[in-house]
Amino acid sequence: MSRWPTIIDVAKLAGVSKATAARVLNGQQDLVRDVTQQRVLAAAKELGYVRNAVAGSLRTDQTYMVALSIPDITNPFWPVVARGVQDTLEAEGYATVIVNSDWKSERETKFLTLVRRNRFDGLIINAVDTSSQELETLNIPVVILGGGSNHPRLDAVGSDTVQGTDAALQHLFDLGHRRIGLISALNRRHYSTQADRYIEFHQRHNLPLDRSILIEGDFTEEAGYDAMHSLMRLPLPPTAVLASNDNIAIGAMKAARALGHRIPEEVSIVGMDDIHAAATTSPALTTVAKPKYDIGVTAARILIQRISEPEMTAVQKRKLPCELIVRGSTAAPRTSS
Amino acid sequence: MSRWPTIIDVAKLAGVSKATAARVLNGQQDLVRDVTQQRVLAAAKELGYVRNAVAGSLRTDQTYMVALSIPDITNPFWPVVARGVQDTLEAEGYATVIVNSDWKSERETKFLTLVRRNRFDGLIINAVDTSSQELETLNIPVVILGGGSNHPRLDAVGSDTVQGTDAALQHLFDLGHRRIGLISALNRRHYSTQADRYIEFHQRHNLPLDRSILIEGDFTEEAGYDAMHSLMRLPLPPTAVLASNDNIAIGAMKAARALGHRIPEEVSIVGMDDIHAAATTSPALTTVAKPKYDIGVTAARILIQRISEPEMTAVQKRKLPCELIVRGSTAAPRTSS
DNA sequence: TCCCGCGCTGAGAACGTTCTCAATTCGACG
DNA sequence: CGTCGAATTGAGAACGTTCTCAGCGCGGGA
Repeated sequence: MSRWPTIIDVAKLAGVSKATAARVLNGQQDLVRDVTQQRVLAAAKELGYVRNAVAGSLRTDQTYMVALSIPDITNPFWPVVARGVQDTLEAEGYATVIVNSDWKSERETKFLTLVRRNRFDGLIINAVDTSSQELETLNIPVVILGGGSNHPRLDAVGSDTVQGTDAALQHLFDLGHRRIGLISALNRRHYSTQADRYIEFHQRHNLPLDRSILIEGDFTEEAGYDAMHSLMRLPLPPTAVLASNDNIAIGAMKAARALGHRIPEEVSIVGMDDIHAAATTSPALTTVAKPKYDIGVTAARILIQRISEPEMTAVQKRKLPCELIVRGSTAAPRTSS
Repeated sequence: MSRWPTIIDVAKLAGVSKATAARVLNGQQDLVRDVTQQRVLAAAKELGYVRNAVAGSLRTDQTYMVALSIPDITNPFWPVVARGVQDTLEAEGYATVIVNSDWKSERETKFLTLVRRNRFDGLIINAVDTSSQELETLNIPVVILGGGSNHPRLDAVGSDTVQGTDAALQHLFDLGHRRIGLISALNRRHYSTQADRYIEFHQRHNLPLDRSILIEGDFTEEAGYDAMHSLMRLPLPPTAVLASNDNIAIGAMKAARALGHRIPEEVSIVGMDDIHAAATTSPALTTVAKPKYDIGVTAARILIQRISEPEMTAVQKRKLPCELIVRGSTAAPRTSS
């Protein structure tokens, strides 16, 4: 358990002061004579010197660590986002600490303490229930994952759910569907974008709005199953259903099948997110793909920019486009009205 | 951007020395008079003092950070393992840094430097191509994820693939299958456990061994698709197929369906891992569930133990039991031979 | 010859914590 | 009222780095 060599050891071996050794081992080589440089480099190599980032951070107040808070890494949506964040940050020399908030604000609060305590350089967060205030008193760059409408003064990166929802509805409309059900989930007690667009879409196309085929649940497969179940047992069931996310859609598919309805012949289903499992159902799920990886990448880029240019002021709100992926779960309705 | 208050500020406000303040703010309260304690606590609260972990780490050489190296967080197997690790470590006050090796040894090596540089307290790693030597020179506790046969002197946590494979084969055998195909993947150029067990199983049950229905690919859905495709076009195709993991199995299901074979009526398929998507296919995939979460938990527990009791010596090799989950992709063969 | 400036190097402070050791206070007891 | 041990507190070093400031040697210009 011999201690790791420090820069002092390197300096000693090279016969220089630690200041000079430090200059060589960091970016200031141009200040050091070439021969000296070689000596230091050789010494460092011989000792197997590795910079102690902890000590460095204490001095520079830069940890090159970034925190990423998401609801749950186990939820198939998030790993891809996380990967985008990690890849981008890693390329710039940052390490990422991921925590799961489980949608619980206590966990989030606890996490913010961790961020402060460990002096992370930045934070990317899908904020469940944290106020802008708390976030801003951290005094480090913060990027919100999602719309970020609750945090007007913070940068935010999300997907364009308006456009995505419209694309899905349009797709169903174009196929001939006129009676489209919606299984939406409430995001943090707010009325969902899907529902808004759904209503707007019906108005725009002069379609009758039947609120009985507009169901609210949560983001789970079970909720989707239950909702679809009640939907299909209506006297006049919808010919197509749009779900707030793929989990709901998958649950809905199961319910439809359980009730003996064939997909897409008897009922079309569209999901949202394009998680891995969406491609493996049969029929494969038509869905609105969110640019998960790009969301992560973009958030990380903005964060890095904020870290390196603290004077940058204009708040950035980015909504990345969604893409409709037509697979096998949608088709024209059996009897086009 | 006013600086965070330090323990010195707290001490000053409370009218004590920083040593006393430190004693109160850490675990040594019993050394401090009660009134003094209150004063310090009040001062800390008033200033909103948060311990600077970086400075603390420099002094104590403990960072309370642990590194977790996995192939790819995007691969549905790993998030669950990661979650087990994180939950366990977090409960003990450790933060986790996850990196993706992408099965590339350069990335792994680079990562080991990160571990050294940042003085992480421990490492949990699904080692792709790193020698025990490299791992051991880190001089910190290391737990291997997987069999760990390459690292005899390091603790390892994996699943009991022998038992799992046997259970799957036995299940198919019990259903009446006598001609069982195997689509296995090579793990790091080693002969797969599945193949070993497969052969052993056939010997044990006196079944003829036909190597033409024993296919090797890699761990992807595409490989599964291709393998299944060739399997089903054999003059005498197998009545059941065991796949090395769920991705392969899902690919195999698609291939079978594409060729017009119904599952499970005409061919049974068993996967391995029990990833999220396995439950969402139709029919839902029968699979050997690996105790992913528990693997993470166990690895983290062992790591914590090693960190807190460095003198503990006996190497721990844990193989957690798998569980066969029978769903809809297996049934008795059409014509039981 | 002297001085100045430049190129290079070294000494040492600072970051905020922990912890050792010594100093001080306190209470009890003789 | 003095003494002693225990309880409580303070001074200051140490962790390994970065970085400011000053010093040194040397060459060229006055």
